[in-house]
Amino acid sequence: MLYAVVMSSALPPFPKPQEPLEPPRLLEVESAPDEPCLRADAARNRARLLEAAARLIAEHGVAGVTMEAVAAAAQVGKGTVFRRFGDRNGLLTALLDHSARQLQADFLGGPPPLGPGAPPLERLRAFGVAVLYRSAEQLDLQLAAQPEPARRFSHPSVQALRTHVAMLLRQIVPTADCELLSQTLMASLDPALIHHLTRQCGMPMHRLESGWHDLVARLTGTEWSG
Amino acid sequence: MLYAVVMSSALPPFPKPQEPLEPPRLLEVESAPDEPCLRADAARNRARLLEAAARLIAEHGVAGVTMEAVAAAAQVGKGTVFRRFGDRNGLLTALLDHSARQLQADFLGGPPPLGPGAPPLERLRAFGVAVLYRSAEQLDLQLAAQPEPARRFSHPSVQALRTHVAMLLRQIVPTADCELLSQTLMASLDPALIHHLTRQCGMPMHRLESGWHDLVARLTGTEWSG
DNA sequence: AGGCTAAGCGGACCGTGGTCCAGTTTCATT
DNA sequence: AATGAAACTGGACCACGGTCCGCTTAGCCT
Repeated sequence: MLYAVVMSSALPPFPKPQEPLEPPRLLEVESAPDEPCLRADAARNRARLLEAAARLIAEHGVAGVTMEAVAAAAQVGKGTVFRRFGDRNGLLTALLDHSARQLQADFLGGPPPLGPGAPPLERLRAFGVAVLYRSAEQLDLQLAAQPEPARRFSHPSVQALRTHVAMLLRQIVPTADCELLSQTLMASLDPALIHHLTRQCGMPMHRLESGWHDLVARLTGTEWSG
Repeated sequence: MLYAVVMSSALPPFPKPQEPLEPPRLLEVESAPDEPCLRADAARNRARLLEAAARLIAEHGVAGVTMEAVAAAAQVGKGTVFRRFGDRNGLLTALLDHSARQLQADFLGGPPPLGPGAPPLERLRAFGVAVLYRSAEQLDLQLAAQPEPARRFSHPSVQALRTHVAMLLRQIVPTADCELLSQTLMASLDPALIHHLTRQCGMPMHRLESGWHDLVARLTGTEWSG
């Protein structure tokens, strides 16, 4: 299996490393047919790079994903990798993009309790569990893809999740500072934290799950006995 | 002003980069007279390095703190910097060490409401505010000193803070999973998050402060009107 | 004082992320 | 089909973090 040829951000020319990267664009999740306008050769190379990266991960773990190694494995110049993905983080993120889109689609338009239709509290609870397990599955990659501190929270995909949480929160506790509260909730689902708790502190996943339910209950002032 | 000549971890020989770094040692905060046994020349160089690093920060910002630059500025070999501080992170952390110890001393043995004497809830509230403002003061350095994701939570100084929070929580909500809850609370004080909220989202500090009080109130099931 | 040894030193060396730009390819236009 | 410009390519190049190892030196022991 190889990672789909989709990505969340098209990189402008090159000269300038462009900061804003692109707005969240919550609404067109499953629509965009890959990179809209990408020259044929560019698209081909992109696919080869992603495939090569995936192969390298499978063989040598995330640490084996060196920009040079990927370029070599895809029989492409190093510059091309950087042009396409911006930096190492961009490449790793692209690898995660498929599942990120999946998750987004699930809670935006999927079946309840994750998707619309269930009461907000239910959705919020389900959301945390979903994120928790998704992260747990791809921990290494998630960890390695973590950008430098300053950008951790501004990444579009992270923003999208947080915005969704804020939206749910507003329906549950309209009087609270939901922006802030949503940040806290998201912070408690940080892959690095999950890694620490499960791998370094030895907590089982079900404890994190209970923790999430408890946390949500406390923050929203609802009841929960677990 | 230059950063005091203290540091939280003595580095073993060199050959092995030693993982465990050192236990939290919560109790001897103000006691240790700097590095206990350090050869005269080593101690001198250490001081010169810290001073040089501080100077570089003042002049060129954190980004200017290159290991080579520091070595050169201190008129010392590059290898010496690494031997003394392990890596760039260690150096940056050493720069922060003074204020970290200060904070620790304050909540372990200082006057209420931070120190013992005040009711736990009071202390917890004060604790968050203290951490908040301390981080805000040294944001750049705190950000730059943030280690790779996997170690973020295992750093002794972070552990110490979290343990303290857990202790307070146990007194306030004995039936809760205080370990987990304390992680959440600490996560909401993450320097990277503070940076994001204040510098990128433009939130004023007082809003974060209110947010903390509100968060504590909700988590502990106590009242608060702000 | 002299000598012994572990601790400390320093700078050459390496790998990796990231940049640059001259040359090449694609493709819309005619 | 020819053409021109925008987009893409590739590999030489750079800076920085980090390692290694032969040499020096502090500080103890006699």
